[in-house]
Amino acid sequence: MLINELSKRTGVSIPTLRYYENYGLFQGLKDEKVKTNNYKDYDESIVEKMEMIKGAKEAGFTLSEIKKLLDSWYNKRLSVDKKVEIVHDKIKEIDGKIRQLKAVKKILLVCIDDIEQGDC
Amino acid sequence: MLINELSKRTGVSIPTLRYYENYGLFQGLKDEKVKTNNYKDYDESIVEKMEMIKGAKEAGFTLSEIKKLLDSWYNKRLSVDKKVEIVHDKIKEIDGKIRQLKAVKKILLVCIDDIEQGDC
DNA sequence: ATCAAGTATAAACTATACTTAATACTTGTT
DNA sequence: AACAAGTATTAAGTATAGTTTATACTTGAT
Repeated sequence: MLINELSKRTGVSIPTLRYYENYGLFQGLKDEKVKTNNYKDYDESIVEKMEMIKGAKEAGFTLSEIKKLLDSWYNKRLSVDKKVEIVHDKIKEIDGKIRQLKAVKKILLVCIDDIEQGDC
Repeated sequence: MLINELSKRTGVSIPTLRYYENYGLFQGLKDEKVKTNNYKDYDESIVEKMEMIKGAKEAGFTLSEIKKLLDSWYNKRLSVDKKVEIVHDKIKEIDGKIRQLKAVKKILLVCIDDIEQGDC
C-alpha cells in the first residue's frame, strides 16, 4: 500500500509516518520494477509495527526507546536469549510505570478525602 | 528554606525548580522584613507539592496538566464538588494509562513467545 | 575588607517529536 | 493535453521541558 493508505489504516498522519520512517522505525520499499517514480510500498507488517509503536508511545516510551526495542526484535544477529532479555527489561519498566501510576492514584484518592473534609 | 535546600530536599535541580516556579507550579515568598535581598523562601508545603509534581510527571502528565490540577486543588473559589470532579477525572486518566501499559505488556509477553519460537 | 559561594533574572541554547512550507515530479481523470 | 491530487525530499517552524550562559547583587567565612 502507499503512504496515504497506511495513514488511513493506522490513523497516523502522513508527515508523522514519514518522520518515523526517516527516524528508522520502519522502512517502505521502492518497487524496483517501476522506474517512473520512487513511491514506496508499505505492507501489512508495517501496519502491525505501527500499532506496536502507537501502544508503546501511549505507554510513555520515547521514539529512541521504541527504536531500540524494534531493532533488537528484528535483528537476526542477536541471540534468542539476548532478545528475550531486552524485551524482558521493557516489561520490567512497564511494571515500574504501573507502580508509579498506582502511587499517584493513591495520592489523588487521599486528596479527594482531603477536599471533602475541607482540608485544602 | 532557600532554593538550594529545596533542591537538595527534592532532588530537583535549581534551574528546574526556578523553571517550575516561573511556570506557576508553586510560588516562593520573599521575606518582606529583609530589605537587602530578594531571596525567596520555600516552606515544607512546597516540598510536598514537589513530590506530587514528580509523581505526576513520572506518570506521564505534562506540566500544563499538573498546573491545572494544582490550580484547582488550591483554588478556594471552586466548590468541593467541582474539585472532586477534577481529581476524579485525573484518576480516570490514570486508570486509562494503566490499561494501556498492561496492553503493551501483553504484546511484549507474546513477543517473548514469538522470539523463543524463532518467529521474528 | 575581600572573595568564593549563593541567589535572582533574562536570554539563549538544546533535545524530542512533530508540523508546515517549498519545491518538484508522477499519476489519474476529464 | 491539462490539471487536480498524490508522492518525495528538504528545510524551516513549533511546542514542551528543560539546561546553559551572562550579568548582577548578597551573604558568609577568613
